Amino acid sequence: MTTRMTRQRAAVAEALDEQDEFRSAQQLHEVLRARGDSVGLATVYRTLQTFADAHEVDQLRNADGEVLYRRCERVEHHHHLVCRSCRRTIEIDGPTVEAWAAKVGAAHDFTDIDHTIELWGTCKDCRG
Amino acid sequence: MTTRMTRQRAAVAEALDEQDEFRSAQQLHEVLRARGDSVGLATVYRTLQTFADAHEVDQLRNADGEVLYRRCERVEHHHHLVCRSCRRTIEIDGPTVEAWAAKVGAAHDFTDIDHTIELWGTCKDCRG
DNA sequence: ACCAAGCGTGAGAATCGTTCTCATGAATCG
DNA sequence: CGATTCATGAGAACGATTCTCACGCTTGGT
Ligand SMILES: [Mn+2]
Ligand SMILES: [Mn+2]
Ligand SMILES: [Zn+2]
Ligand SMILES: [Zn+2]
Repeated sequence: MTTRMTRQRAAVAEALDEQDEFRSAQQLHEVLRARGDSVGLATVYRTLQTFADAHEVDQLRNADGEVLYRRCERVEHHHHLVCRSCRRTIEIDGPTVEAWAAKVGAAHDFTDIDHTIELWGTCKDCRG
Repeated sequence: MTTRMTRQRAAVAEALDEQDEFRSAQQLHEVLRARGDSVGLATVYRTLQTFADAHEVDQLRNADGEVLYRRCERVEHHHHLVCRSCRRTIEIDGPTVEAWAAKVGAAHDFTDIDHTIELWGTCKDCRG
């Protein structure tokens, strides 16, 4: 029920804050190892999941199905435009698609509508 | 280079046509086994991937990360509204979001924009 | 119809991201 | 300062998907 503050959770949160791009659990585990914070891989997975459940980090899947995490600037609901190669991320505010998604769901008598909306592309720097 | 017609591919295509909902490779493998068509699991995976590459079937991931396949009515690009519990699927035509996705990508100088847009909900029949 | 060439198949091994197990460690609270 | 109980971590287990490779079948030409 209660969430305890541990060295490990603080370390994961801090490593996460240093990242600009979406990162996988394994990548973050490596970041932690490199900076000297010893945190078990299982703990990294658990902690990220906990953060995600608390909406403290955003979560998405890349084309390979790997789960990526990122602490975003804005707390409110939003979407992402992510560079396929460097994962540079732009936070997108999409009132247009929000309305569209809700309307479509209602029109077909579906409830508890949830939407997965992510944009992938190649950023300027990653273009030859 | 050339694609050969085999008993297995015909069987997978046929099983796929009988389905109304999105199905995983393993589910389709089971469907094939049940109807007496013996097709190896690896072949089912390969065949579905081949069909997807040829845009003959649509492909998406559920919340657990499993890949689901479905032969849709419309051949043109579209999206889906899928029931989380029974996977009943509605094909969605989204000119609104198409334009939105393209505009957002261009605005941030990203190219080769690709979008993942799927809606999940609970259909009427699956509501208590 | 016959044959050679090479793509397709399948059983099982291998991958790999993620989760589980469970004994041990550490936050929390009175 | 305990007692309680959640958190941790090393390694095992899982599960979806892919890979391996010997053998079979489709195909295109003769
Ligand atoms: Mn949204
Ligand atoms: Mn679209
Ligand atoms: Zn980039
Ligand atoms: Zn349903």
